[in-house]
Amino acid sequence: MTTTLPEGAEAGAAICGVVCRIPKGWVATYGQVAAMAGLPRRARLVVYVLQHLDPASVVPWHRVVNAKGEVSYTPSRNGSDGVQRRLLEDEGIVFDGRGRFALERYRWLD
DNA sequence: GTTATGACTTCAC
DNA sequence: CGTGAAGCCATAA
Repeated sequence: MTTTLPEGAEAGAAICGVVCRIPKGWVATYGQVAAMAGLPRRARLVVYVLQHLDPASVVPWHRVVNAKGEVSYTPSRNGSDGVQRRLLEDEGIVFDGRGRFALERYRWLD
């Protein structure tokens, strides 16, 4: 059938699976998740999936950060402001004075 | 069909 | 180590 559905249907499942595998207290970058999901160069697809995640999805999306070792979460979505950082801190991640953390220290190694 | 945008990545300076 | 530019791919208009 002609899938009028978004291309991310299959990718979304893979991405979800990978993100769900991130251990507590660890983080992964978008590119890393994408690569583990079998989607190299598709970091933006990961972004899209996480942004459009089902409210019923129990995915630790907050453990996914950018390559700079900094939490993202667009300021455009004010209302959820600072939630991600709070969740990561709650998992034992310590941020430095600029809202960043030691990525090399918390990066999830599969 | 094209154009613009985005929770990104990576290299070059 | 900060900034800029190019690359990448899917959605929205």
